[in-house]
Amino acid sequence: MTRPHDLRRPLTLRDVSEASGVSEMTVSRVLRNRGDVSDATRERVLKAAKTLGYVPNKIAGALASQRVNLVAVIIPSLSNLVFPKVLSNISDELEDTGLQPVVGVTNYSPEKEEQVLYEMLSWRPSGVIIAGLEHTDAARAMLLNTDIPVVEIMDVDGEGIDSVVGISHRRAGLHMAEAIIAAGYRQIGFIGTKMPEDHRARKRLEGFKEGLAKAGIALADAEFYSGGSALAKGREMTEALLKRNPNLDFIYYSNDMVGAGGLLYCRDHGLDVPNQIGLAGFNGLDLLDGFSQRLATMDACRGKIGRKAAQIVAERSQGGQATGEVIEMEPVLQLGDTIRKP
Amino acid sequence: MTRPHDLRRPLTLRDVSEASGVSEMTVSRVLRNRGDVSDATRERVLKAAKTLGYVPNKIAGALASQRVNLVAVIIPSLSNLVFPKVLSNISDELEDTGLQPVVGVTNYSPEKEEQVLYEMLSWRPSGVIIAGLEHTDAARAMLLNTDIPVVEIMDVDGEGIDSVVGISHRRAGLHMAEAIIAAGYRQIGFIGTKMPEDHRARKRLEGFKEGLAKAGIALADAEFYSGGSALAKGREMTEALLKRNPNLDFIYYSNDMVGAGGLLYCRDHGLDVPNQIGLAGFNGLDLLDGFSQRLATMDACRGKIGRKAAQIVAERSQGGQATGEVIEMEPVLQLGDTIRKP
DNA sequence: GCGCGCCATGTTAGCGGTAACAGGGGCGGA
DNA sequence: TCCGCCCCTGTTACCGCTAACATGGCGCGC
Repeated sequence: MTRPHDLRRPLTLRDVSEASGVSEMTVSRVLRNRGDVSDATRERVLKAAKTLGYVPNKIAGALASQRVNLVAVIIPSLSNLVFPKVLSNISDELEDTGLQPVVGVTNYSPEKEEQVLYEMLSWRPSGVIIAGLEHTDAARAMLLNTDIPVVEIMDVDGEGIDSVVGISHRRAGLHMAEAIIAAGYRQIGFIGTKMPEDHRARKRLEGFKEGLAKAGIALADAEFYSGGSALAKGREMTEALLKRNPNLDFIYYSNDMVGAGGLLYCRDHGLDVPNQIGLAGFNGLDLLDGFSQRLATMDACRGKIGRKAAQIVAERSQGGQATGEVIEMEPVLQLGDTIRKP
Repeated sequence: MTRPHDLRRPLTLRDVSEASGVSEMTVSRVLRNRGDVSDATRERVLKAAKTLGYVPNKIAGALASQRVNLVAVIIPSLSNLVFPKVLSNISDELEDTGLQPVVGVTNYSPEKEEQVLYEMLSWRPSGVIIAGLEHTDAARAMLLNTDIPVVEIMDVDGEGIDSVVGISHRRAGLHMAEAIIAAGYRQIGFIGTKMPEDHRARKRLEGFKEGLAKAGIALADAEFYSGGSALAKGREMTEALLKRNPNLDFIYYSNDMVGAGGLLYCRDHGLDVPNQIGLAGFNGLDLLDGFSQRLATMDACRGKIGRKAAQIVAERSQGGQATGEVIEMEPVLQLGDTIRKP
């Protein structure tokens, strides 16, 4: 293909309109499939646009029409595996709505979140999907101050700004504790990340402790790590915990990846899982499906959460008026092979 | 915080200018830190903006200034682990340049890629970073037709449009073949994905076969899978391959994740890795660091590629004129514990 | 005391589209 | 034959911000 337009000036509607002999308005109508245009004109315009290699300028279009087909999606991390899953579901759900997700990553930093949010709002998106309920005051203010739909996802333990779609991590931890106790384990340890800003992991641990307390049990020991490969950390921390506390009969991990590391450690050291020691993680990562033993876990409903959040934004941006819904999903406990059956 | 502005009309520069008693231009200058403004005025404006909860409209700003601080990053997938890594490096590198990455995902579909590219170009970004060298004709045309920097990443085996940063997957496969043969393996199988659009995996396999051929060896057997959890697929396919062809002494996997599945299978079935059978993958995923045996692999330089691509875009958008560079990284073979040492 | 220059601020004219309304021509019904 | 309506196309006035230039006031040197 040649490059027909080589003047310094970038292509505009006017170029297409001159090339096809109609007004800019008509070209605009053709390119957006809006309003009545005769077939002959339409074809002529399309041909001219294609020949020139014209790409519409959405910046100008958005300014004029006060409409932006973008949805801001703000998440803590992409290397976590849980967020890409949410994201792809959002993306799929938005596919036919004319809306498009734009991702911002905060690295679990509230300040970064505020900054990313500011940046995104300045593009006037049609909606915001943001992970978690904890934000800086300024971020909350921005979200309250805007009149586009806001959906906070993943977590329902707390007060939302507008709509909320997620699970109760507190209760997820609590239920896991109950299941573990029901299976007869009593010396229970915990391994998780040190990140103070991972509120969902924190809530799970709190709920977990609460569940133990209800049965009159306290957490026997805990290890917190930060950085590094989760799998390797799971292995290391498990070793450290078991060396320090050889009579542990269960370890609860803050996510499946560390849990898998722990599982590998136990197998390598001939520990009988789940009889000698039980293990459980969190998330239901299908990534781990190939392991010899399936780790006990709890599905975080990541896919469903993404879809629902996208639906809410899509409906609202089409004029739907429902506002401030809170939708709680029910995570399902999967015992797998690492909790002994009663 | 209250919500002081509750008229139906959204906030504009004018609101801030009226609230602070200066012209819109001065407000604009303050908010962008550009031009001389007295400290007193600056403070007054900032206070007014903050009180109102004003968020600038980048759409209007971009239109007026013909400047957009966005870099389009177009990749095939987020669930692959390799792209999030590239992405976070791009993000880090762009951090202090005022540029911001915007991600588009193509799901390995050329048509989707074309569509995503069109959408992104219509926002007039300052640069494009796009995975791979294979695009539809229309996509190539769009990229040729634009005068913003374009960097194609991951792969250097082919002709680039503008700049190219990557590795030669063909040579990566070839070198792996050489290393495997040098270690004395002779009955060599392959397991990979069925995706015809994953050109890089294809090129690795081609190079691999070429390497084998140089030593007078042909691929003994191969399996191709699609969909599902890579780990589980690795396990299944390995079983299938070994059942069909029990005298295989090596399996080369198209990526680390399937390779890890294969490794798990071998360990579970008491196969002596690397003596009885050797294994190798591709990518250097640190995700797998916690395995008992480290899988032989080849680092794809994902981090470095991301950084370099971002650098090129950043420099070019600052006026740098270098154009059409091709930067080839050298992937490093890591023997790990699954290829026997000579 | 006057003019020069400079700092701080204001004015004007778009950026490239689109909403809303304005025509013009052909065709059917009266 | 003439009117009215509908289909198609054009005109006008912004959308919210910024580049570029204009301006006003004040300090300073001679």
